[in-house]
Amino acid sequence: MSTAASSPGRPGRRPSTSQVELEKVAFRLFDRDGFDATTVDDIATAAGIGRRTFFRYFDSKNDVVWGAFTEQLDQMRAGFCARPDNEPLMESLRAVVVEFNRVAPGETERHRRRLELILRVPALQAHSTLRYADWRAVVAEFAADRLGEETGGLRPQAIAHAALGTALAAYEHWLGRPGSDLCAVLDTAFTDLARGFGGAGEGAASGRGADSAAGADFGEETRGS
Amino acid sequence: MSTAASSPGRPGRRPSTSQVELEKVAFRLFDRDGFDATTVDDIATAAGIGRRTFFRYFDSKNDVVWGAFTEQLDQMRAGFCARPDNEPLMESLRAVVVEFNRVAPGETERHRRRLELILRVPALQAHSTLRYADWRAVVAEFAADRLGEETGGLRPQAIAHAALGTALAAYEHWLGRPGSDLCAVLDTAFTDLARGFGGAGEGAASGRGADSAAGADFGEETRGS
DNA sequence: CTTCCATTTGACACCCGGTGTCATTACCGT
DNA sequence: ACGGTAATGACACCGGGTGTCAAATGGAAG
Repeated sequence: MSTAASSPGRPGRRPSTSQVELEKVAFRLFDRDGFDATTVDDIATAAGIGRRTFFRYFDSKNDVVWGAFTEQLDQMRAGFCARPDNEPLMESLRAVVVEFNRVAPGETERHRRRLELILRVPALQAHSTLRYADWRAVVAEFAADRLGEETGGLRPQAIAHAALGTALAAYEHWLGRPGSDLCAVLDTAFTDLARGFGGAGEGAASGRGADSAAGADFGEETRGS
Repeated sequence: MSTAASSPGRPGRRPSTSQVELEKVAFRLFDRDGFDATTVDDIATAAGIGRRTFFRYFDSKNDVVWGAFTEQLDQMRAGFCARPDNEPLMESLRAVVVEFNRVAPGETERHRRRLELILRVPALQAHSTLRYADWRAVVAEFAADRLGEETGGLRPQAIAHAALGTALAAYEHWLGRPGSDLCAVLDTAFTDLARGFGGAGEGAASGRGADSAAGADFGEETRGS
């Protein structure tokens, strides 16, 4: 996995392209024709490579969308390690997930289109589950460590699953509201999660960052259905 | 959708089989050869119908596994309606989800095999996301109603996503422990969720049904990885 | 019984994603 | 120039899914 650029002094023919290059080509086509209408042949042809070669750069057409996801997970793992041990679990979780999703200002449009594909194209929605498993594993590992339980135990796994769900809801919310701040939405959602969604103490404002974050973009729904 | 058995006095040729019959045939093959190794042709042949006809009974090979899921969702919706209005949201949620998963004693093995397929076969894991969306919609609708917010709002959606995640974690936990009680596991997990996973008041036992439920099957992990 | 209509069926042809195989091509160091 | 190494792409194949259309089936009307 992961093609080293081209170590100097490496024997053999050099790759005729790269994952990133291929990704660019593909995204251009996805933008133009949509994900489903773009065939692997289209991408390969546009990139000037053979169909078979495409599948040496990506395991599947779906995987094109995910870019350097695996590497980013390492970052997230590192983020967890960096949190102080005495910080409440759910607060560390919130902080890391929010930070994990902070992208450079110029990159947010790119991030948006990526998320849009993943969350809106059924084929990618489905496939994403497989990728999310890795994300969850990172969270579960952290939670298990903090709780002193097994990674595979119910609580760590439930936390990981619930965290993922919460993040997905935030993503969707953000996508539906151009101009909104993803980090703020995530912060709100994870604060809610840590509170059990009002389960214990619905009341007014015992909130910490939640209120300010909420203020950032809590307009009413614009959609129907 | 949903083939009426055979309304008396309905013109036209009668179906040569039914979804349930097809499902039985398919499950037998899945058990014997595994999901991936079983082709649609295999199922069709075993059922004595044409390949094309199979796809008139199911939208996809994946859908075979889901049985009467849509109908069950109606039950769940009804379950939500039956809860008293003054009950805390997350408590209603827990109660309904637990009840939703209570199956007749004789059916639990069948339920188990179904869940095993959905949660363990990658192709089905992926596909399941699409089905879960309906489940989430039911939960979100209920949550929105209780909160007086839009169904598409962040909180209802986050709750729905988190609830789904929690349920999945419970399913997996249950699957990994033959003999354990699914409802008890679900109860525990949802109680935890409503508490924000210890986010507010980690302490000992402020729990209600949680402790008894937990006692039912909280052995330590047996798996590695 | 025949005719008409509604409906299901299945054969056939396609498309597309994904994989195994293998000769070919390109590049390295010698 | 040579040999090893790695990427490439043509080819064939599998399997899921779809559009099309003629044929089969059965109820109801004549």
